Amino acid sequence: MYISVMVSPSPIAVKVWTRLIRAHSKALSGVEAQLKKARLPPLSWYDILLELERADTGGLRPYELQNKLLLPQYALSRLIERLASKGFVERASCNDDGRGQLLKITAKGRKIKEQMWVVYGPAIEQHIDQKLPEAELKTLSDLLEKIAR
Amino acid sequence: MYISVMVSPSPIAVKVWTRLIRAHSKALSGVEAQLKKARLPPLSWYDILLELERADTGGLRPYELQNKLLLPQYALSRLIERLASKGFVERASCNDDGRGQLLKITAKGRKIKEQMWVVYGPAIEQHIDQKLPEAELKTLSDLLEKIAR
DNA sequence: CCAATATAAATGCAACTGCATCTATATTGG
DNA sequence: CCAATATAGATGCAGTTGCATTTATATTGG
Repeated sequence: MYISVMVSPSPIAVKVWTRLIRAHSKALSGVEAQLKKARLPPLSWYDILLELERADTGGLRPYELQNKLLLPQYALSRLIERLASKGFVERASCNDDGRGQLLKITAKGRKIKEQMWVVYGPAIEQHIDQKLPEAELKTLSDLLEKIAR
Repeated sequence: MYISVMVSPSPIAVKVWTRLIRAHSKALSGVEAQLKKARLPPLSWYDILLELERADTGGLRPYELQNKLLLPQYALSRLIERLASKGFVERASCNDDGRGQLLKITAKGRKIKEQMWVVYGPAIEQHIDQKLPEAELKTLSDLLEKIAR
């Protein structure tokens, strides 16, 4: 008598795995390259500026940003330092928590974010919109969401 | 009279973009963490060992590997150096091209690759197989392929 | 209230990456 | 055949990342 054996992982899962890596790598490195060519900051800066802009006048604490962006603590600490050194964010000390600080986007930060979008937006269009019709994008979005869950 | 304006990119494309990044980041960093915890080499080593194993006795030239793996030349050069220093690959000088070398996986290389798969395989199962039924994996695989094209 | 513990953020150091360049060998056009 | 150019691969250097630890302030249990 034969017993069915669990193979780990399934061939289709391996295919999804490799294609996820490929798709990500192609799209991401494409966009990063376009930003670099335009002498603009890397994508990670955009993410931070976006969150800070959303937070508006309230600002955000670094650890809040960390949760939103899923970065390691030290990585964010250093990103913020670079952003601050360019004048794109402001660090104010936090009056209800002496350990912390409150981050806010500056006018200069808003401006660079906008300039980045001029490259970033069309790059997404090129790497995503132009590859699939809307219905398939919808499907893909749902499936990726489940993978990331 | 109103003229329809191209928005760049579409909202659904932006969603796919962010979810692609999330899904990749969650799955990848999960697997890398598991490998590290098992004190095994990083994923990039596996890719190289896999290609060299497929090439078997014929071996591969670095530039061939580079094409398969889409790595920058200097990155591969250094990866190979590390792999060689651990005895996982062998570099032989190439007799039909004095500039080049021929890479082969060693017995030790095959062994570490196998040990990595013990962690890697189940990790893929956990991060991919267990998230979606087979039919959806098939769909996802096709869609990702189109994105990467 | 204070000692123990937890949390926010920074940082020293080693490893890794990206860029530009360099060396060595191959190929090609005159 | 040789000078010019192209290709294979390595490497110096500066910038970045990961890890572990440190500093400073908050919180918590006795």
